[in-house]
Amino acid sequence: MGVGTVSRVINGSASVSEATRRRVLEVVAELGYEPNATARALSTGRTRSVGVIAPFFTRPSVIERLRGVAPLLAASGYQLVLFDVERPEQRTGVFRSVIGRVDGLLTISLAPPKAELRRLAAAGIPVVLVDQAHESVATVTVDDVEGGRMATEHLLTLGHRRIAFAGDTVDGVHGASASSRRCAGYQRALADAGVPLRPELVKLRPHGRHATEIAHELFALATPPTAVFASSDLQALAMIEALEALGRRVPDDLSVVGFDDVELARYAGLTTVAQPLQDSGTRGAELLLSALEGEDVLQARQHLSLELVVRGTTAPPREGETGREERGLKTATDGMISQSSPT
Amino acid sequence: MGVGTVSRVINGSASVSEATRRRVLEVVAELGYEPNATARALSTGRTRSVGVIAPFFTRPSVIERLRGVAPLLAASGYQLVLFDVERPEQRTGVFRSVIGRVDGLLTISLAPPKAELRRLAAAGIPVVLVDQAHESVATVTVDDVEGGRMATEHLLTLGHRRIAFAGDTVDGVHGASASSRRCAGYQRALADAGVPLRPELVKLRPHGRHATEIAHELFALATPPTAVFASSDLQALAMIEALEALGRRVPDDLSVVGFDDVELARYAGLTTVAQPLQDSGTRGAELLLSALEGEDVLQARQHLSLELVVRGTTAPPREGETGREERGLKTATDGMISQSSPT
DNA sequence: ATTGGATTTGGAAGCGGTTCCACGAGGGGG
DNA sequence: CCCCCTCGTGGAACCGCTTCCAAATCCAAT
Repeated sequence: MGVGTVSRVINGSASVSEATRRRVLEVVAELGYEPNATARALSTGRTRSVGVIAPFFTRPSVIERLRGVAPLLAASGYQLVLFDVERPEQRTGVFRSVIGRVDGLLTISLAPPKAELRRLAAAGIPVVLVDQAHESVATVTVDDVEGGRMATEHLLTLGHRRIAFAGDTVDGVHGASASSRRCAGYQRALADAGVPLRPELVKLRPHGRHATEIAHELFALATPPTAVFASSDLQALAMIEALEALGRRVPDDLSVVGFDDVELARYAGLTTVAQPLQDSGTRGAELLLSALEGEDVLQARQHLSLELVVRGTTAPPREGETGREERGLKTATDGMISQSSPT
Repeated sequence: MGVGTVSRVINGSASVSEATRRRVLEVVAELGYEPNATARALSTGRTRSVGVIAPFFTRPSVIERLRGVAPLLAASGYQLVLFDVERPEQRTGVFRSVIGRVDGLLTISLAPPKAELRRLAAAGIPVVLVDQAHESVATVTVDDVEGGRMATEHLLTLGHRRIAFAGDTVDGVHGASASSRRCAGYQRALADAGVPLRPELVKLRPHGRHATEIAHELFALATPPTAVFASSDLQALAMIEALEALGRRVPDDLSVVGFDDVELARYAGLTTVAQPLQDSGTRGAELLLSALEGEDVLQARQHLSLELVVRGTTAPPREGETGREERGLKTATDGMISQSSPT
C-alpha cells in the first residue's frame, strides 16, 4: 500500500478500487490513524480555518457578533481561530502573522492598513470587514453617524440642550472608530437643532470602564449636562453605575443613551440605539464563505439598519433645567478648543 | 546565504556573526519576508497555539472564563484557537482533530473520554479541565454539589418548602454535568431539612432557553412551587422572563435562585450562587502554560470557592403558602420515579 | 608560515502529508 | 494471440521551515 493510495482513500478521491479502499480503511481504524492537519496544510496550502480578528473579543458586542459567525463556520467545516488584539501596536503584526495560518479573515471593528490588505490579497486570503467601512474589501456596516444622530435627536426631542458625549479615544492608526463616527452624528444632530456644541461636554477615554472619571468631570462643571450619549452600551452602563455611586439618579438627574443594544442593555433597561450585532456576524461569515468558494465579493457592501430603543434611562430634563443654555449665552462655537470663551 | 543561516537569524539563534545577521535582516525587511507558520509548525512540532474546547463558547459563563484565559495566552505568545462543540457527537471528534493543531488544550465544562485523553497524552499535549473534575488530569473546579445545597438551603431558610429545580438535561456521554451535580446538592439540602423530594418539581431541559416550557409545567401543577433553583443564571433569567410573561411576579409569586453570577445577573438583580468564572480561566491558563513549559501539573486540583449572593429575586413565600407540604403528607420519597404515591 | 581550535556558514535530511507521473495489470478488439 | 487503452497503484518530488553535520573560515599561538 503506497502512501499515495492511502492519501487517496482518506481524501475520498476516486480511482481507488473498492477492495483496497476497504483494506486501507480497516488499517486506519485499527491503527487509529489521524492525518496531521499541519502537514496537510503545508502540502495543500489550505488550512481549513478562518481567522477572526477583533480588539477585545470578550466585549459583549463582539461576542454577539461572534454568535452569528460561529454556527456558519462550524457548519462549513472551518476552524475558528481567534486573534485578540489588545494593544494598537499588535495590529499590523496580527494581519501579517495571520498569513499562512488561515484561509480567510474576518475582522471586527478594525480596518487593516492598506499594505497588509495588499499582502493578504497577494496570499489569496479573502477578507471581510464587519463594523468598519472600507473601499476595497467586502464590508458589513451600520450607519454610525446616523445612529449617533438618532440618539442625540431623541435627547433633544425630550427637551435636553446640554447633552454630553462619552466616547472612546480614537487610537488612531487605521480609519475612524465607530465611536468617532457616532460623535459626528452627535454633532450633526446638535447643529441641526441649532444647539451649540460645547467641547467641554465631549469626553473621550480609552476603551474600557473609565466612565467614573467622566461622570466626575461632568458634574464638576459649573453647569453639568442633563443628558449623556455614550458611544457604547458598556460606556453607558458604566456611566450609570458611576452616577449611582455619585448619588445621582438616572434618568431623573441625568438621561443616558447607549449604543449597540447588547443583551445587558435589555436587563439594565437602557435606552439605546440597537444594531443587529448577531446578524452582522452572520452576514460577514456568509460573505467570507462565499469568497472562500471562489466567489468575488470584493464589491459587497452590506448595510444593516439601526433602531432607537427607548427604555428607562431617558426622560425629559427636570423643570428649570429644561431651558436652553443658561441665560442665553451664545459664546461657544463649533471650534475645538474654544474653552476660553467667557462663561 | 544559506537557508540555515537565515533560519538562525530569524530565530535569534546564537552563532551568527553580527555582519551576516545585519545583512539577512536587511534583505528580510526589503522583501517583506514573513516565515510560514505552518511549515514552521510541521518542522518543529510546535504550533504555538493552544486550543480551547467549550460547548457553546458564546454563553456568558464561558465568555467570562475566557476573559481570564485570553490575556495570559496573549502575553505568552500563544495563539488562541477556539473549538466550538455544539452537538454531542462532535465531542470525540474534536479531541481527535485537535491533535497536531495545538500544543496544549483547555477544555471548559467537558470531560474528554479516556481514550482521547490517552491519545492526547501520547501526542504530548497537556490538557487542563476547567469546570469538570477528572482523576488523571489537571482541573480547576468548584464544588457544584455544595453550591446547589447553598442555593436550596437559602430558599429553605426563607421558609420555602415546595422548591423546584430547573436544570439541563444530562446529555450523558462523558461525566456528570455541572447541572446534575447542582441537582445533587439540591436533593441533599432537601434531605437535610427533612423536606421530601418531589420528582414533579425537578425539570430538565436541553441547554438553552427552554424555561418557558418549564414555567408552564410548574404552574400547571395542582400546587405549584413557591421557589425555583435554576442550575444556571441563564436558565434563571429565562425563567423570570417566562414568569413575567405568565403574569407571575418575582419574587412575590415565586422566588428564583440562579448559579454562576454572570454579569447579567448583577443587572437583573438575580439572587445566585457566585463562582469565580474569570479566575477559573486564569487558573486554567496558568496551569496549562506551566505544563507547556514542561512542568508536571497532572496532579493539580484547584478548587475555587462559591458564595451565595442574595439580591432581589428571592423572598419568603407568601402568607398561607409558607407552610410545609399541603396538609402534612409524608409520601414522596427520595426515589426517582415515586410519582405513583398517593396524593 | 603552520597548526589547531573555535566560530560561522552552507546545505542535506526530515517533518507528514498531497499530487503528479510512470508503470503494471487487466480487458476488449482486431 | 497480440496490441492498445484504461484503470489502479506505487513512490518521488515538493510544500517551507528547522536542525544537524560537515566544511569553510578565522584567529591566535607556536
